[in-house]
Amino acid sequence: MAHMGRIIFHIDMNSFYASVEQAHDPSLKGKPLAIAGNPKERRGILVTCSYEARAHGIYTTMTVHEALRKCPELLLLPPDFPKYREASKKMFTILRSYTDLVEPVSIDEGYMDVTLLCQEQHALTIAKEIQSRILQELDLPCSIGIAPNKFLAKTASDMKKPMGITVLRIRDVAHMLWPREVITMHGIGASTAKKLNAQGILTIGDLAQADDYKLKQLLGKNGERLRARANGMDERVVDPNAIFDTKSVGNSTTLPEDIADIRQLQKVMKGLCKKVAERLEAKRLAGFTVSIQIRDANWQNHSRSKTVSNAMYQAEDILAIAFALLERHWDETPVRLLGVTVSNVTDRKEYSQQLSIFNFEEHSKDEPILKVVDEIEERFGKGAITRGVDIGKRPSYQSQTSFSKDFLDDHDV
DNA sequence: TCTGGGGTCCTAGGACCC
DNA sequence: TCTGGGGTCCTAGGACCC
Repeated sequence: MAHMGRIIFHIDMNSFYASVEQAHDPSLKGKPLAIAGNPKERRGILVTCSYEARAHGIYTTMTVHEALRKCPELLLLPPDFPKYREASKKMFTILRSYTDLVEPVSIDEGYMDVTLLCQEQHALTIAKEIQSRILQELDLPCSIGIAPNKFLAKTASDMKKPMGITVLRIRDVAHMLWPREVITMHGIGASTAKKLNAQGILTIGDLAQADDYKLKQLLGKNGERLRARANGMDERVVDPNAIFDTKSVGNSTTLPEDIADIRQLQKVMKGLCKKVAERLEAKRLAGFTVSIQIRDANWQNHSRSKTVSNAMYQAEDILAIAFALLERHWDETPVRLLGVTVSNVTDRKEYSQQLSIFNFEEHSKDEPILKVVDEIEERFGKGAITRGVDIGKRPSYQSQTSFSKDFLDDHDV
């Protein structure tokens, strides 16, 4: 019951990647350290940096180049995601030892609903124990926000870093939140802040008291929501299963240099599709929509997508659509970034089960097989059968050849 | 501030159906 | 016959977050 007076924790790991590296290699402790996509590339940016680095004026999203200029002794490491995932798992295991109501939000943060636990123990006592266990057992620092809802908990965990614990109650909202500028609020970025400021809405307090109709005109649905948040209201529940329903799987890359050669772009595209297919495979997912992203030399973003009638998960299938989209829509301006995303995803097991409804044995001899064929095509698209749709086992057809020109034309890619 | 890569959610217009 | 409204899906783009 969302409205019943909950106690929510937001656990936020402090400069997570850098802290994990320091925990693994204590010689890195106390030193300015940053994690950068590819330290050697000029285009690389810092993904995370240690607090020692921050003391030198280094911050996340800064370019490697700029960071080294500011702090020549800065240590740079490439990200080691398997290592971070491992640490993340252990961290969440600690959280789940308190309650099942744990919702991971990303690799390094999550919510807990500790309402029930707090009938036995003080929230602050639990938070302190969690924080010290994560530090003792994993050698990792974190901050914890304690509040009656997700928004306030998230805001609270941000207030004291590193190793802070902050309680934010409804009655604190007016004096702790309202004086702050709107841009500091979660959910408000540069664009929304600009719009609000233009209307004379400068602080979170201004937003909290702004006219509902005016906000709706300005920001749509989001306006109402932001106003509610500014008043400390947020009904979202902690959902432990949220991470299981993935909406899309994508892969993109900024090219070493802007590319205007279709051959080279296709080569890159192939790699991206393979990666996407691998990740779909790992998650046992398939998707109905393929989109490509193109960022040109002027930082203009473009996307094109195509939805087809049977879910795909193999690199070849994704590639066929991605190629067609690229061919049809690319205007030959040099490309800076190329991306491929499969969305509209569905669990592949469920999908196979749905398909296995069509059990040919069950159809009696006098029922024409063609009728069954029609049924399948109606549900999964023309050509579903000849192309070998997934009926619990992998399609038997081989790549490229199965995507005739006809298929692409049929589907108006 | 010359900027990476992973995502999510929202919006607005058009197509299509009833 | 030139006239309605609602619902859903698809597409492209924007905003935001870590």
